[in-house]
Amino acid sequence: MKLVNKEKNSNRKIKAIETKRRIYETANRLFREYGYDNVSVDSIVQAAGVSKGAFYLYFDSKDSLTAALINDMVNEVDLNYKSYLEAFHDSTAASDILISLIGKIADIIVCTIGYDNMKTVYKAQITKTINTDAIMNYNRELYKMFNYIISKGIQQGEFRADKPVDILTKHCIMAIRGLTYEWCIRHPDFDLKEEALKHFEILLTGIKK
Amino acid sequence: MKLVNKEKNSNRKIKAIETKRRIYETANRLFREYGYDNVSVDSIVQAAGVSKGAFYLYFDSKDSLTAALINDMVNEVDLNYKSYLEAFHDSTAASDILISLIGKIADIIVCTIGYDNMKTVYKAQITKTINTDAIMNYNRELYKMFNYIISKGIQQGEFRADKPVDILTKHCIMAIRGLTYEWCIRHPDFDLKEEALKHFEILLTGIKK
DNA sequence: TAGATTCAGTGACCGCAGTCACATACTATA
DNA sequence: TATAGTATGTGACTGCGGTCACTGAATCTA
Repeated sequence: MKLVNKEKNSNRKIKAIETKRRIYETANRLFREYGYDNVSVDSIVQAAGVSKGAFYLYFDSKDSLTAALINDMVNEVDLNYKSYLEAFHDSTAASDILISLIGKIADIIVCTIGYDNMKTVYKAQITKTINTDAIMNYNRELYKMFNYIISKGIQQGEFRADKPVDILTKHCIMAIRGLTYEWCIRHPDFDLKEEALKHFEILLTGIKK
Repeated sequence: MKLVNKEKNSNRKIKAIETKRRIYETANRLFREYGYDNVSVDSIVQAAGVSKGAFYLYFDSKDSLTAALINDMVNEVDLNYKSYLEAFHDSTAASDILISLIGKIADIIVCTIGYDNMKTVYKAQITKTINTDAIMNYNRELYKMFNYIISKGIQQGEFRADKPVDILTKHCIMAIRGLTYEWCIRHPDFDLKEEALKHFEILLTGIKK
């Protein structure tokens, strides 16, 4: 075991972080400007003034870089979710809060994250080319929020109590993912917000009479 | 405009069809043996004894070949769906038929089509690398069947009548796709049949009391 | 301060899906 | 039967994401 003087070692570290940041920023800029598919790793490293090896020193893959990008986007908006929920009165029906949240989520997916990024994540997730921690973390936040609303709904006697909260929550999250996937494959002929609201209206009241 | 003697031309056609068939069969065999990702187009054409150009003469892409494979699988089992439905008595509740069909679909996806193929289709669908006619056709068949069951449910007063049949049908299909996507990304820690049945039980009765 | 060690950074290289200018052989027309 | 035309088939080539043996300089140890 080697004890390293962290102060002395920091010059290297600082330079490394700077390099990673430069790749990240350059990629972000190029993706926004030309779209994910039209930007190659070679063009990123060229624009960033580093070698291809450096890219793969800091990112597992091109998809993984996108995952990092989205993670940062999501971490910003996650706070919004919380404040969004807090804005409701306690007397508001759980189903109304839920529907409202669905609308909010749809807005964030469509406006903040965007089609290109979402598509990349869904593709990467299915081909298992990325570490899905970022997305899983995002899901965890979503999970907590759904869990909270549904628990409230059950407690207040508004929602059915014969199914465990976590089961209902999981299936809601799955429905969101399904809707988002549908949005990705049907784009631009699919209005995510509209369809999501319609879907959850059905999911809340059921198909049966 | 040239009038071509189709009889005389048939030697060429026969040879061409034979070539296409050989590529198709070889790919099918290799995919089954080694898995989609471990079989390159080069290895397929080498094993089939044709050039790469020939491959792309008959298939738009590697994914497109898989789509053709699945299309053929699905066309076989689609008949099963029909006979499956016909086996029910008219007195059977629509929700029972629906749940039963969900189970059947899950079985076909898991056992007949399989994880590898399903993953490829879902990936290809999101990256738009394939002509989705085959899948759309498959969906159309599914659509008809769901439509039939739901219509019956509404007519018999079992299902809600305040939503148009085609809206309910679309959302059911979307739920299936969502569940299948979830199965693909969570594999092997996700039991498609079990989760699909649970999901539709919720979708039928609703989250609200 | 000299030598040893570590680590950010390099770029030629690989395997892959997909393309295209060209070759071949079969068919249609005179 | 000679010739023009066309459908089938070829394989070298491109661009891509990703790898790895190596370099050079900063840092650590004596």
